[in-house]
Amino acid sequence: MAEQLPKGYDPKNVEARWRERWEESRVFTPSPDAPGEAYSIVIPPPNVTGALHIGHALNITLIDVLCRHARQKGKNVLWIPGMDHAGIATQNVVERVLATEGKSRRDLGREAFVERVWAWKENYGNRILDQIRALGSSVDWSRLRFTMDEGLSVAVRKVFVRLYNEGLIYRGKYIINWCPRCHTALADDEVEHEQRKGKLWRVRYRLADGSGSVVIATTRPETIPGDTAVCVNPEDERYRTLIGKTTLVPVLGRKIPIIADSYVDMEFGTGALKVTPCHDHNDWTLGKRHNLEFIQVMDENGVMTGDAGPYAGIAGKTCREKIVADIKAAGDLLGAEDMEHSVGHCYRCHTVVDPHVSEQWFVAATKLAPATRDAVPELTQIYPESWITTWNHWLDNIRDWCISRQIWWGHRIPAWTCTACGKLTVAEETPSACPSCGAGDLAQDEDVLDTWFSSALWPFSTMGWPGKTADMARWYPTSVLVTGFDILFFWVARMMMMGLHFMGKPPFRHVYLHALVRDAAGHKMSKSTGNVIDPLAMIDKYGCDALRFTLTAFAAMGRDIRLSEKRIEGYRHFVNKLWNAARFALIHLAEMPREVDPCKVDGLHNQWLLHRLEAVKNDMGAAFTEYRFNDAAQFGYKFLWNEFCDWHLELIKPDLQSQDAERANTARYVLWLALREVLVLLHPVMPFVTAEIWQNLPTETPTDITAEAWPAARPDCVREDEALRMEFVQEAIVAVRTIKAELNIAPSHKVGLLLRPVDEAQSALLEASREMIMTLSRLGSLQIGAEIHAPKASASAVVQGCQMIMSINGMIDLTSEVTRLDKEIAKVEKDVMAAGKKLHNENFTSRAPAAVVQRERDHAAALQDAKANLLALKKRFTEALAGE
RNA sequence: GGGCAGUUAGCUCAGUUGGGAGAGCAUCGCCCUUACACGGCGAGGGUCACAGGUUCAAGUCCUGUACUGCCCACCA
Repeated sequence: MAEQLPKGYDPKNVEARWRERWEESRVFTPSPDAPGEAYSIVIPPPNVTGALHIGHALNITLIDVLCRHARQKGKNVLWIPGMDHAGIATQNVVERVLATEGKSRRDLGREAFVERVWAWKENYGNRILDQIRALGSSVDWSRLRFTMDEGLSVAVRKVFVRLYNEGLIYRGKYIINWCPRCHTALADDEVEHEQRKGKLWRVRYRLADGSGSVVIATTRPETIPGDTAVCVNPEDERYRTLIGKTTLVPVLGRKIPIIADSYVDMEFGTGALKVTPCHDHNDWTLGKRHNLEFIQVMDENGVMTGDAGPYAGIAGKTCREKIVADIKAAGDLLGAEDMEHSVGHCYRCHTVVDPHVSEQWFVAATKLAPATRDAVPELTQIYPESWITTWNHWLDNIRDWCISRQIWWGHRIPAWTCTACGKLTVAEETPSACPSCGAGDLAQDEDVLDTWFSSALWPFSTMGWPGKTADMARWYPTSVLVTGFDILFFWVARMMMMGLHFMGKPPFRHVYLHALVRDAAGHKMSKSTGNVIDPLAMIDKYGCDALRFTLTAFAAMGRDIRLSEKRIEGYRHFVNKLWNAARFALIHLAEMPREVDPCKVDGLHNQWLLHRLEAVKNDMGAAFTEYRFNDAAQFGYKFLWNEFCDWHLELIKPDLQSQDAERANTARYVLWLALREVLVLLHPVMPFVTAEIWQNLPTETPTDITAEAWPAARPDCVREDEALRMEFVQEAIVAVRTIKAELNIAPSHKVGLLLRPVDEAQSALLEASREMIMTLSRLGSLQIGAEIHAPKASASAVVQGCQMIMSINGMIDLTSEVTRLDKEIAKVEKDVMAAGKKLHNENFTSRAPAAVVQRERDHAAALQDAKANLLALKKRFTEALAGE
């Protein structure tokens, strides 16, 4: 039974109620045994440390739209929620808390510290889940996962051991990126390169035999003590004679060779390069290639080591100044120029990273890359497709992935070293004794795994792998991965690698990469800039549906979103519009209308609306399945506001008041049906307001809108002819309104109108639409006929050949109608000219397709007609004026 | 250095196979018409970045240029 809705839509109240109801009734907890095609999505797990930002809101909204729509299409939908333990980020947060207590993690010790992080996670980690809830996400909370859950940890260990046994994980001493602040190794893509101002020093290296010198250029003079060669290009004429000679490291006086390698760019600096294998990635490669000595002169804290001779114990930064001064004193500093060069920074704390040699664990990504690359687009399609180039390029140039981190929060590496025999054991469970020598004393590797290692397993670890679960059988691979392009490599590519390797199938059929949300000026949102838009504040202020609709409407493929609060405010109006349309409907739907066949209804407006509804159903459905979210939102917006509200609701007002019971019932039934269906169409984007209205609509079999199927097509309601006729009537109504507005006649002024139709058909149509025309253009009288005598003082227009003459006697200054008509005539004339020009072009008439030419001819004829009509009207009008 | 986007109304952006330039917001005018002033009705506003080319026809396809943004890269 329908009730009156309150006058204003109150999102807070409504949302809270539905959130609770949906969660309690577990409507989003699917059974693997349920019918329907499988549809699954895993959430990109937010960091436990995180507060939900607008990027999450976009991500979650789009996923929710897809899931709700998939349910409407009868699919068996699973959306798995979860969180990521976010190793470094979370450790940093907790360390910061400790610092306020004047403590460091080392004060607590490993075990106590990890316990402390767990406690922190229990306290604060759930905030992010409430935020996911706030967005109206239809996730299955019964399947909530965390990357450090026991089950997922088992998966991590299993994967590690298998990859190790297959030779795809190995340990070795390599040069890696070291963050001296986080005190850990970083993977290559965890380093952000930024252009920074620096100096390029030119330093003279004297030859050992005193026969001369070579000048090198460097940006990092503090690494000079670690030099083990000077390198030039073998093609370089300037240095050819020096190759093979020995030179001396400045200040230290150590002897090093001069070698040649085509890697050296002759154009840059002096064309001679100092080689410091332990402190530069390229020098490392050179050192390996030329069997150079490896001398580590800086430690993991950025302090000079004992091998740095006189500089031992000094911080790198101080050492730089000191060594430059020393070289200068020795007369070997030949210059220093300013230059911009790119410097690597830690993506978590933004400290400058040091290239550093150490023993680390690696995944042989180079071996896993080819299959991963080739899976796209064969097995997995990426949208937008333009990312495929980037995908291929990255995988073609990939290097092995450093997965060990020198922190405490994360999955500890399942490798043990026997203290007795030194043998390494890699195993899923802690070994009780060394398999080699049987000794019982084994030390586990201190390091933990990169956070992205466990995230890489997410699509199957969340479904219970390595167990053989019903969920996995039903829902793996997932249907689509929806995420931001910023983690295409961190996450998407690695999930692909692991999915292909362990499951034999890629983890998702589609990858939809959505935009980055920026501020109104196009800048990245960040807390420090203070330009963030907090989704929760927006929900609080404008309601969740308004936020969701805004994000959906702006989610055009392959383009960033510039968001401002004003846009959200704007779309709140749309939510309110829907609410009020429903209020209006409910006033007239106190009781269920009697069912009628929608494809056989009377009334041009009813036929038109149902015809349009079919089109929108089609268009929106296609847009959803093709990830054209913005289109889907726009289709819904236009239909609801511009067609349903602006026209249909106004057109049926006379019907609803009518004494003709049949007519009133038809209007009410069409209203009921169209509103119901449009609610379903909009529901994926605006779940709350649609659910609330749905519940209030009268029905014989109450349901929850979340269980409602996407409305079936009604081919018999597609009626192009009726739609065209309705559009003519609309044009006529608009013409009257325009005249009134332009002549400054109050809209409420009930003028008289004469219509002179071009033919019988038009005449009949106008006659049948008499009431619609009179009501919507607010007329006092309406005469239709070819022979009607027009009043002297009148304003006029032409619509599809039909002359419209409006009596304006005594209302306005009559000359203003002449200027108005002149303006109309000028407008038509311009079009006539353009059309004529085209048709007089023989190339056009002979070469363009016949249909196009015909259309142009019809168009030109109509324009000519309109022009002639307007001229006639003007002539009659001016003559009448003159006659007075 | 390589790659990818973008450049359309004052602002934010649509524009799917080339065939009469669109929306929202903002602006201006009229209206509190019994769902909604978070509203209704109407109006103004664009050399589609620039230069060439293909075509009967280009915002749309091709080439180049400029500017903006992003990604990747071992120029010390």
